[in-house]
Amino acid sequence: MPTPATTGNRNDRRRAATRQALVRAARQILAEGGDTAVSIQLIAERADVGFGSFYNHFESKAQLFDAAVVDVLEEFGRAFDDHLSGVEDPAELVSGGFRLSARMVDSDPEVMQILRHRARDHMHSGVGLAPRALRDLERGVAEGRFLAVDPLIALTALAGSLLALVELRFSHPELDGDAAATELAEMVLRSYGLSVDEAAEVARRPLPELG
Amino acid sequence: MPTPATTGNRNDRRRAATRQALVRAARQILAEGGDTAVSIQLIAERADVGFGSFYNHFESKAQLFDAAVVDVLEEFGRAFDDHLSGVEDPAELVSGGFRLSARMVDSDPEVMQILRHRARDHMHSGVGLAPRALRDLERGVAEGRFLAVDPLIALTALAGSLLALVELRFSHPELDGDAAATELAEMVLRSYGLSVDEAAEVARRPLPELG
DNA sequence: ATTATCTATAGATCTATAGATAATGC
DNA sequence: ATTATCTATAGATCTATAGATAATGC
Repeated sequence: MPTPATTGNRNDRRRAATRQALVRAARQILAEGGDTAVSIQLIAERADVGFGSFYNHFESKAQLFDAAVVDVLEEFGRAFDDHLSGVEDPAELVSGGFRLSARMVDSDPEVMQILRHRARDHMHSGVGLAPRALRDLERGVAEGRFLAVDPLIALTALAGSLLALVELRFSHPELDGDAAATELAEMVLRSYGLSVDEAAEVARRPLPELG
Repeated sequence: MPTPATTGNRNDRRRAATRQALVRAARQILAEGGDTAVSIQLIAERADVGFGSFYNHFESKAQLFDAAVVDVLEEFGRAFDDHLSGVEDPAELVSGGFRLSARMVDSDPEVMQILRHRARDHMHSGVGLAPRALRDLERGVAEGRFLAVDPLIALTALAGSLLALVELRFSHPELDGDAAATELAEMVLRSYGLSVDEAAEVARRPLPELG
């Protein structure tokens, strides 16, 4: 791949660029408070795209915003892959996920604002991180790293706590985010059966390659 | 109080009834999927109230929906008072809260649907159950029932897990709700420092007076 | 007489489409 | 020639208000 988005012919790329401009505008709007009552005209203006072009790509506002959320979920998942792909210990994956998410509130507020407002819908669905987290939790139980908890209940506690941490970071920006993430990770690991000392140790391991 | 809503003169009561009809319509709409893009005209129709009356009580749709959410939070709080006011043990309060909430998904789906979609905003704010939960968590730490966790972090785990449980109940209605609530409560209690056995015992105590 | 609700409507949106314009493919 | 975008607009909303109607207070 010489330069970004070099697939298909020039028409295909032009089409993709217009679509992406609309999705990017939708992401900005979602991040600025999540009010989707804004008009299609204003969305097109913000994307610097002709009004009618909207209908070349989406049938409704809801469809565009759904696409924007999927776009964000993929980006969030990529961040996990980049920073946590080498981690083997399921317990360390959990604490790494909390700490990475807390940091992304500062480094990528747009993604995390959208997650804050929209991720609930994907908490137990097949898209996003849920299936991977479920797999890691099952592995943790199988390996004896975790108690024999029900993986779906463990996922519920995990996703709920993670989203609540993101909410806390945004509603109380003055708090120490890494400390909060660490302590919350300890709590979740204890809930999975790790001892106080084990949880404290795991949650304080250095995070692998955080640029 | 002879009959409900007997305060002020007849005009005041008429006014209150109109306002309540609007709030009740807003609650229904919120519970049916949370789409607030519905027109004021349709809201007034559903409330069986003249269109112009809306503006006698609210300046905007957002204001009405906010009032509806406050109404729901108060009702949710009342359910806690009714069923858990006699409970002294902070650990038992936690597990009781989970199990009560899971049951309310069946007994009062409107309230819980609205909570599902709107409670995130009130997770760490001064309204709703958050201040009371914070106080109970502080008491649990002070009494040595819980580890010396940061109460705000403990609240984050509690509220996040509770809302995620509600989400799970709605997205997977086939699951055993009481079993899920019990297991999740056990997990949260372990995260607060209770042993596996203690957590299991507390989460299985009979719920006080559940009509 | 006062207060609240209701009906009717003006003006301001907003959506969806049709037709014109511009870019690309071959 | 084909494909995509852009401009202009018709028709359908939707909001907010003004004035009429109904209910209550005293």
